Amino acid sequence: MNPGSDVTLRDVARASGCSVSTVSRVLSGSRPVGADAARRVREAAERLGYRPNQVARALRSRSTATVGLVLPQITNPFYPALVRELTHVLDERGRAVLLADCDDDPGTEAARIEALLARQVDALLVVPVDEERSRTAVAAAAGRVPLVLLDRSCGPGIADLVAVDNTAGMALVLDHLAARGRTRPCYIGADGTNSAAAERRAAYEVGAAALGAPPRLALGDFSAAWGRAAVDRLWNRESGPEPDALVCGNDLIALGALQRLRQLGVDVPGRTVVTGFDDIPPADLADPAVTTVRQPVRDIAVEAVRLLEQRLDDPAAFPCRTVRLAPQLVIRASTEPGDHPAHGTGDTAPSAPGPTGGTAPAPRSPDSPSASHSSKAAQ
Amino acid sequence: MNPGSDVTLRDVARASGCSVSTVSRVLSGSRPVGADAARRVREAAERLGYRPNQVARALRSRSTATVGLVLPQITNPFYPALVRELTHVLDERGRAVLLADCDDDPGTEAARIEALLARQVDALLVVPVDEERSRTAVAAAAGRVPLVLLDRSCGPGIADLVAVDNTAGMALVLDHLAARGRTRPCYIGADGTNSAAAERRAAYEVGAAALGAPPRLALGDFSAAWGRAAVDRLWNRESGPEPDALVCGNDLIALGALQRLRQLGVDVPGRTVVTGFDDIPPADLADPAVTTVRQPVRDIAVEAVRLLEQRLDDPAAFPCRTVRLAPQLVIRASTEPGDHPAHGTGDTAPSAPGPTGGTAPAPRSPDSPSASHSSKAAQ
DNA sequence: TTGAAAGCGCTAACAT
DNA sequence: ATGTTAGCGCTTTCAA
Repeated sequence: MNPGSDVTLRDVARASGCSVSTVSRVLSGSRPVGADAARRVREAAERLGYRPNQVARALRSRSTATVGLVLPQITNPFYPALVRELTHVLDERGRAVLLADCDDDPGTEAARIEALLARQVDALLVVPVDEERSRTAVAAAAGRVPLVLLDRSCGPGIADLVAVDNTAGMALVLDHLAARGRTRPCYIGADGTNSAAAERRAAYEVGAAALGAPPRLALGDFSAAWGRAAVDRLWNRESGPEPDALVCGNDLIALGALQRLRQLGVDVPGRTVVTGFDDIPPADLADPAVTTVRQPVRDIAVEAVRLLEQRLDDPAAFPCRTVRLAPQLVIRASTEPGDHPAHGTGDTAPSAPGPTGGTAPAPRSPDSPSASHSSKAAQ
Repeated sequence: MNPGSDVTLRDVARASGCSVSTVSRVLSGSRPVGADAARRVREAAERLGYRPNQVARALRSRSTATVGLVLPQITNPFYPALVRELTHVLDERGRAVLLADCDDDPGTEAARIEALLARQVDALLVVPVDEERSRTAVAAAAGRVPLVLLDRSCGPGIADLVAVDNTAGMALVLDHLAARGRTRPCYIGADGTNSAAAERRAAYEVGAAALGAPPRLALGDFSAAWGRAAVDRLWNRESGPEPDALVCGNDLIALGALQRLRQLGVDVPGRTVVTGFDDIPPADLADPAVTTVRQPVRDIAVEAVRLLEQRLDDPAAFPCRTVRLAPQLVIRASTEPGDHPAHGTGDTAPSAPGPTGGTAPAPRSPDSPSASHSSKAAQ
């Protein structure tokens, strides 16, 4: 009924008249093997429906070909695309992914990391919950296996990091607004304690100041609910002049803000424009569709795996590296009237073609001794 | 620097003055052990920072405490919530999750399943890509390990299945429309070859007929793009009378349809109402927010894991079982004018309180010898 | 209750 | 180029 269920190397060896080592060598290609022996082995393996037991292989070779992927909250709509790319890239290299969700809790995160290490993952990919409160667990884990941080940092010198260049992304947004003559922007973001929140907020402050805009921030969390609440606050109270641009820290906030603005009857993009960050799937389903900063998700995945495998080859070869990838501004109807007439998917202007770097001298911490690469793939 | 990296059972044995077997028994609790020996062992283990090597354990005990989760496309916004619940439920029981994404391709799916089996997963959770083209691989896998299908079937008698009761869900929608006096509904769905698509479509047909509505279907795929296209087709051509209700096969379609209706200036819910299915996160970010059928995601996860563990305990105990969980209608502004005034998250009416079963005698195939349970958790 | 010993299925030395 | 032999770290007989 199910051939191959418990066929072992020894069975193949017997059936092919070779020794187990020869069979092992043929099947794992670790050493040169005689042509006809190889053929006989392959035949026998095929015939018996042999499939190597990866657990046994792992125990002996001290490598599970498995990496742990630790996410703060998989329900954050930015992560599914990242997971997709990572699993594909890793799968191509024969590696499997053990997934862990942390419910946005550093304690849970520490526990999950522990569990993954006990399962002997070869390496870890971590999007840390919090810049500070994740540090201990992440640092400890990084001492045991190669570990690459994704999307968010965890303090300098802890581990390799691959993330979008938040500073450059914010600069793209501000340039876009400036070109459209917006002079009273307000930032709706998160005061969250993860690094992406901090970077975007800081980049906005610096960039807006450079443009001569009044420094105005509304800080809550990265949710649509906060987007709605922030609009209520900005429009219903005596909180200064009405903004003519809402620069949102991520797309969820932008979506929530847009929803409330429409309910209040505020014309977008006429009276105020709205921008997001990340380019999550629903961003172009809103009405108007949201102008946003697209993260180079595929590149992030490729880059992260590259760093990981370098560490696997030689764990001590480099000091901690930070790779910043250039984002792309996706202009949609929330900042550009009349545009994007029908086929809602319409992204308009690709931008930021070249290396990143941004307009503003933003807070890129002196993360590591090594360079802070940029541009599409930092080779 | 990193205690516990290579502390083994033998080290603990030496340090505690016991034999490895005693240590093993203490730590895995497999057999009664003397009180003070136990204490000494625990102390030593603690002190050395010992953590059991799960790979070695797995090799010996023939159980990896790992399940494979195979998804058609993790970027489908319905799955992240499911993944979240599953990982949490499994984690509570000490099991880890190996995740695989199939890119909606049955060939890839077969390969991923093979890879997971080679890694000796104890069991598989699969959302099959296609009702027919996934069958061979799924059936083969089900012959090797316990396998539970989620969300979509794969033909009768192949494996256990846990899914929402699509028929009941569609009945909730149709009742809701009928109560609002809508008489010219149109179904915008998918002619896709997965079972959820087929069930929803069939349930609509049967239910709409029962209400005396003209049978009208527009079939494409489960995407927002198709929602837009379908609306174009229904409004721009001479394709019969203008519908006063769009019953969409999932939320993405509904979101796309809504977007286009707004662009065409069609008032929702005044001139036509729109409903979705699944209740994915962006459904309540649209404007108007989408009335939809919420899947009991948590229950699906709990139920699936329950079935899995039963099979693990005794693989041949039962024939294939199908568990159908009752959905809930979430009424929002796309069918209910004036409602849901400000705080967009506002879900309105919980419904479908009791057992499921629906209005229409829909195509619930004679799946298995065993019963087709229903209601919230089929105990 | 505890210990000694035999493997789980494979790979990696070490021989030849 | 191939075979023989030890284990990887753990659980589990089997004795005591």
